[in-house]
Amino acid sequence: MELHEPELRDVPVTALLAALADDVRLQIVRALAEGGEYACGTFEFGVSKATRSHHLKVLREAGLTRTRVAGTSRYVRLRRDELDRLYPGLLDAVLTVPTRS
Amino acid sequence: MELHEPELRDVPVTALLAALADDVRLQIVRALAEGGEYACGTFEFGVSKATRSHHLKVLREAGLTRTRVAGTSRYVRLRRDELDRLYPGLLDAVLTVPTRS
DNA sequence: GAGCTGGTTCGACGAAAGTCGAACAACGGT
DNA sequence: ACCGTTGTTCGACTTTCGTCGAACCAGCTC
Repeated sequence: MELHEPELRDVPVTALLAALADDVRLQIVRALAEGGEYACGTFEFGVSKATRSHHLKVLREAGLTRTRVAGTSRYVRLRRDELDRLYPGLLDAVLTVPTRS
Repeated sequence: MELHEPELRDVPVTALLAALADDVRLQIVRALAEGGEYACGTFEFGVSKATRSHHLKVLREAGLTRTRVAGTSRYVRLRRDELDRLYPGLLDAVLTVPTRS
């Protein structure tokens, strides 16, 4: 299993944004932002296994997440510090639900 | 001509991100971030008139730009202050070209 | 009015993206 | 060895998106 997780600076910004520009993936990112690691199966957002796997792959290849393999499970976590360093404010802006005043 | 420019808080974040997740549109936004208003025709990024018009529409309907009609021309500007208020850091993060160290 | 100019709208087309079920692979436990 | 659990991969299908040329519309100018 090739887990290729790109260097963040090699990922074009548009790819990053595209990865975030999906409802399911944004939900995943929001969940990941809460805490540390989550097993893939944690994310039940009304999509099939196959689709969930697909979205996690997109996130990983966009440089947003890192995946650790442990036995039969995979644990995913957000590459928050790297992201904050390269794109300060991006994650915070995206994760903050705008105040509906 | 209905210039419908949505309230920024009514635009889902994903729509905003999707609007930014395109090379041509990001170039436009970068250009707009430089200064004030630009006529639509200013943007020559290797796409046809029709395509340019399409992209400007996407940006407008995502709440990213405002358009002023003046005679036969339209002047576009970035809704920067609103964006910064609702999503602080987002534009800066996106506009900043990451240092390739 | 005729003609030009700046933009939009309308199909149409190909490429890409999201979704699913089914098949598969790998590991763990009994 | 078998089975259940976890997750990936493989078509296939549908929808969306970017792109273009052509037609169109609205002002401006002569």
